[in-house]
Amino acid sequence: MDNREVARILNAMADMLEIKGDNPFRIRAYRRAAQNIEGLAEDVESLIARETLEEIPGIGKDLAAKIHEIATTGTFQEYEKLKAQVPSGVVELLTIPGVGPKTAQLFYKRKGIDSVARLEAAARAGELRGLPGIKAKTEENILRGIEMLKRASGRMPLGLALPLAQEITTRLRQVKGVTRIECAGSVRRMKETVGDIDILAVSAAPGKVMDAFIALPLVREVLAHGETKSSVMTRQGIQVDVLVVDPKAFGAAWLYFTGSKAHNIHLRDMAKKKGLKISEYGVFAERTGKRIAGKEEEEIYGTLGLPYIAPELREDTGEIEAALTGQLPDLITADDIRGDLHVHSTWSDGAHTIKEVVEAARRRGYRYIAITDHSKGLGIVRGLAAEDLTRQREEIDRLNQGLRDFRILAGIEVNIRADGTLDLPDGVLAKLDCVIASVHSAFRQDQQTMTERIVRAVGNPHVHVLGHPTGRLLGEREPYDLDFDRLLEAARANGVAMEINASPYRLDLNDAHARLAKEAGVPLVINTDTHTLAEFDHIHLGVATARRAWIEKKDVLNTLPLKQLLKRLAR
DNA sequence: GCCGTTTTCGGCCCGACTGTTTTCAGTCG
Repeated sequence: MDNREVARILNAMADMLEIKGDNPFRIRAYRRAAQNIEGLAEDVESLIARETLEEIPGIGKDLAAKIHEIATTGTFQEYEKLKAQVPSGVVELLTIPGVGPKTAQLFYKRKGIDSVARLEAAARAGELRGLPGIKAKTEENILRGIEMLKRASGRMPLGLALPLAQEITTRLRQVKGVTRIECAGSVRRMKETVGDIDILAVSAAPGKVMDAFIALPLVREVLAHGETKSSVMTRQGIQVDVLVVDPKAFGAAWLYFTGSKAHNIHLRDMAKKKGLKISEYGVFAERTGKRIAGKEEEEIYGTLGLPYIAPELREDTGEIEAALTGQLPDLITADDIRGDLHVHSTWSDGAHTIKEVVEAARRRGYRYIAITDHSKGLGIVRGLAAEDLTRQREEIDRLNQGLRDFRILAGIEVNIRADGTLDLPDGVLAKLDCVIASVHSAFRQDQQTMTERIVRAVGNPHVHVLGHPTGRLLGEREPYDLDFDRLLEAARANGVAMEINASPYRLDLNDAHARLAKEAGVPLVINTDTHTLAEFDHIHLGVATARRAWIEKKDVLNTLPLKQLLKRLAR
């Protein structure tokens, strides 16, 4: 059973409990459990096998039993019982922005509305007004919410949201009176997908910022327009909130709007136990109401006896505990990257010559790159055969002779065939500086076949790196069905590194898998898989993923100086 | 339903915005 399916059922349970008006803390417990299960890199099945479910924060005896039941039967009794009472269409009403459990329950109880379609019809016909608290305006809002729902495209990949957020901050920074503007939310935490964009500003004239914001050309619809807080829907289909805050409280607001929610709740809980209260306005002494901190995030962590915690870590997955004991990782930064080990050129499907990509890499301050074009077996691109590699090697040698303080490594991205053998003979691979092995075909093999296939490839003595190890494409293709633990074991045993592929459509390994790889002692490389020069910039997305995985400079091979890297690759 | 260097029972984060109110409930983040 897929972790996401377990999480879906727990969330659905929470939805139904909400509609029924059940204990809010019980509902929160289900949601927290769902979230933590979803963020797990490991399958719940294996946790059940090891009887370690209850080690997940927020999962106690009861929930562990229910999760066990879900994993074995696909559902659990209490959930089925509740499903008979609350029609799924009523639960679906909750997906409409502005419609919560109370409203959904009201419509169902009083009007028998049990689907979005029926609600839409009722709102159009003006049949909702007259219900307690409902008038024409609410009907309008419901219709608007349904429209938004129809257009909603779900979460946006970070690679798209980040430039959008940067564009908005850049434009608002020019508004008169703005002295500071920063991105918050999951964009700042560099989560791989983003539900909305949160931006925080300091300004002497908040009204001007609000007006400028809602007038931006990328705004499709204004959802809220207050004195200091406004929300819009953009043409790209993502919601953006902008907030103007008091400079004295900027740190508190930034912390609050950066989240994650779970991180904030944990901090507030800690504060409460110290007789403090944290809100987006600062840290206050509970008894006197006096403000103790608020200007900078560091101060706020300080009041709790904590060092600063990087946004990428703020998921309540152990970072607060680590901070308390001085065990926070010294996270890798983009400046630590000395070269890119996964680069395509015109020799296969890249858009630029080796000379051109080398120049671009040097402009970035890199000291080396590996040219890793595709091997020939890959039907969809012009892959290289052994004799092509010989000629390519000659070109690389020639270019290297003219370079100082920079080295082009001769490499290949060799296909892992369906049976786990590689596309090129060992004798050819042996001559190369950097061999990346990747799966590009037969994605749907069953778990055992796929695992054995990749383990076999990793066992080839000439392979240095496993490229985009799980094969997922964000929002497009599921990861391969893979026993990741076994793969990590094989990688460690053979000294093969795992790639964090920084392509915005891949981010593979993802944060959770990369963290497991680190914990298993498997080295990592962060590569862009560049096909066009602009893609070199994606390295920051890969570094962000690594940071979310608690990865340090020493965990990543392409932070090494050239000599040490070559030594490491030569093994 | 979880959880415990203030508790194994009684707590559980905090505030803005909206639309409906005439003091507030619901929703959202």
